[in-house]
Amino acid sequence: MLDIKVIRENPDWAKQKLATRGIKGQEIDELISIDEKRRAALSESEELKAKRNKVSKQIAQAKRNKEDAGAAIAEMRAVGKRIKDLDAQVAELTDKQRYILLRLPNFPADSDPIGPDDSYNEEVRKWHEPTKFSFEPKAHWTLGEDLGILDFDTAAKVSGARFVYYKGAGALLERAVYNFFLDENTSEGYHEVIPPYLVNDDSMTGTGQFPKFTEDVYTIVDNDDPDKPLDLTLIPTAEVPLVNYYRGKIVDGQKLPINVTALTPAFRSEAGSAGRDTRGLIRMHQFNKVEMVKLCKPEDSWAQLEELTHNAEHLLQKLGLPYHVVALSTGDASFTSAKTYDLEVWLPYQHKYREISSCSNCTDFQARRAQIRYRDENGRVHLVHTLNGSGLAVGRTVAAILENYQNEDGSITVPDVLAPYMHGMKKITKENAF
RNA sequence: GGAGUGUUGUCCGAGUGGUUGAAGGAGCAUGAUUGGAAAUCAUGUAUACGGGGUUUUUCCUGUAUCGAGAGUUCGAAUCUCUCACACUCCGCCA
Repeated sequence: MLDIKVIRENPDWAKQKLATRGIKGQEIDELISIDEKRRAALSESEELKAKRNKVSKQIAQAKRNKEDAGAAIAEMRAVGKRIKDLDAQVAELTDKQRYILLRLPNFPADSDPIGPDDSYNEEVRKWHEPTKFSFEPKAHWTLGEDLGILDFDTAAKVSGARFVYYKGAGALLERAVYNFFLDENTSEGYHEVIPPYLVNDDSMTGTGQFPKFTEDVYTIVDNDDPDKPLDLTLIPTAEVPLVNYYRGKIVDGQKLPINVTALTPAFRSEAGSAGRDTRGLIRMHQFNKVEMVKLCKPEDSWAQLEELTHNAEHLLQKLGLPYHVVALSTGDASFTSAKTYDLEVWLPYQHKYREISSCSNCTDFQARRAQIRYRDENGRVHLVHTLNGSGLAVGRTVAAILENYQNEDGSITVPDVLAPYMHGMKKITKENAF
């Protein structure tokens, strides 16, 4: 959520910033007008309340002295009515203001490429050239199915489209990858957490998924009363329970930055994406992801974003997977983000880079919604800045390993760093199938 | 699922309609004392929003907040209703 004070004091700047994210100026004008009306009503109500408090004390005093307070009581009865009236106005205006504020995206950083969509994204750096093959590389789903380590057909029968069974060496590979990620992240100072996979609406609102993006997630309903959703949603990312852990808290400033990491499944309904990436592991309704979250002081967040991005990059480097880093344009970055670097890994069959991690500085946008604050050395309270990044999407990493490490005979060479996690298995072949 | 109890400031804990933003204690901060420390003493110790002053910081003032929301009242932490959560016991269960 944006700070109404910032918008109030710099309306033109706010409009210009949000215009790069597709927000119209009228919306901001409306917001400012509501804010003015709200403060006017609030001021009047508070003045009357001050009067009422004062007179009420006099009434109490009069009663103690056994004096008559009838006139004052009658007067305050009228004042009370007017206060109730004004408070109703304030409440209505506050709701309206909140309605708009909850749906406005974060201000983009000055360094963001400006543009409406991903064609305006800018490559920041590239690591290694795309993998070269002396043969025609196959798609990871072909490799996986031929090796008997991925089974999409049976998953379709059991669950539906966009689900998968990992089997045998495939399951082992998935497990090896996420254990490797968790070990790397914890050695970089991230604290490991296993959070709930179902969260309530307040949490979804706190990290910015709600109220705008209810379409993208799975919410639980009561079978006996299907019209009434329970206040529980399957997490679309571990970011939600990780950040909301701190919702409503004031943390000691000396403990910042706080780094946490978690492996969780992520559940996404992906409405509107029908037809895209219909095959393979790239776009699933359920996928494993290791997430990294940072809470820090505002002045540190830009340095922390670089660190977070490098943490994620090192994972790809150790796996030997070619990738590049892309700065997202103002129109492509996520709702909560001020600046986002996407890590895109090379997928030989598609012959292009595909997102495998998204590292964002959300500045105080989530912290304001979730009321996450810290106390500085002087005892003063401020909002923290929050950052999140995948480290990394596990399924997509497996896809990238299958495609980049494939051999002409369809076997997969296991990346060296994963060997200890694969019980020494050097190669995945058909003999590993069941 | 059934029955009961409870939810007050950083923590513990008092408080059943009127100088209660909230007793008391602990903790913490600053100062005094000390060679230093402990002990002791003194002072201070919430957040949000509005207004004013300053605009680096400090400050003044009003309002609200005692799980959340609504109601009764001139006035509610205190009375009424709804909801959420926690704990205890019983039942069921991986």
